[in-house]
Amino acid sequence: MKVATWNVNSVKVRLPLLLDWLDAAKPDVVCLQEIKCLAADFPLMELRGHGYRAEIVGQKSYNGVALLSKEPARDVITALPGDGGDSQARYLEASFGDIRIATIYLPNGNPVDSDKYRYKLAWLERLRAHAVTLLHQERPFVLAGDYNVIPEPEDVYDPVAWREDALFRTETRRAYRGLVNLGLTDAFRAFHAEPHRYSFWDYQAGRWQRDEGLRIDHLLLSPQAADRLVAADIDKTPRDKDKASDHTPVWCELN
DNA sequence: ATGGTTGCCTCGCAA
Repeated sequence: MKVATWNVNSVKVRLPLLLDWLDAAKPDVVCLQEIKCLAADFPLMELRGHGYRAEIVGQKSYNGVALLSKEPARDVITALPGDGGDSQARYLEASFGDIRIATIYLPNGNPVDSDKYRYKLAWLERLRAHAVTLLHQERPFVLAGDYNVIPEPEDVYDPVAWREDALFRTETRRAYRGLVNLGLTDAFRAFHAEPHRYSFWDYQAGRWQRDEGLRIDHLLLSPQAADRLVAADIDKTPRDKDKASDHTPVWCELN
């Protein structure tokens, strides 16, 4: 089963690129983030024409996540547990075959002296607590999405410039390690040790042309999923097209 | 070099 994650930065604007990429890459499940629309406005018919169903958690203008799949989703949950008052569309989880898959859009958190940053850290802690619950089930799962976390200095083009940013500062990376160190596997790093491999390049200042990016889109696997991991990579091809998202897909294959 | 870009039912905000 091929599982991918892609922050599309508006599913409406990105639909032609998304359909082209689905036809070429043929993933079984795709975790989308920043669809930036209500569920009612999601392009279901067009995706159906290319063989994909969708589960959607939408929101007007901002955020929004979806799970695209060839086979129907089962046992869908539409929010990250732990805060009933959180109305932002950032989490969706379902089962496909015997694998549990979540699409995650973690808060950006800038600026760091704001409620946005406190919300980011609280969200990371809720995700860690939920991962503990999932791990107790001892089943394969994949938590995939835009984590808005740069795990290590080698995952950013200029670690000094990003030192105090909400995506990289010590407190953020410590919280992220608290999640990974429960026993999860970063699918990309299981196959690629080389530094400076990125999944996001800012639209501004020619970052893509200079290959000055960030690796912030991750697939974190439970031990039972990691045992079945046979391949993973970043697919840079959609980032080079006209009307590209600022993120590019990351994927893994489980046998 | 405090620049620059994209998407949102906008006239600023989020990324």
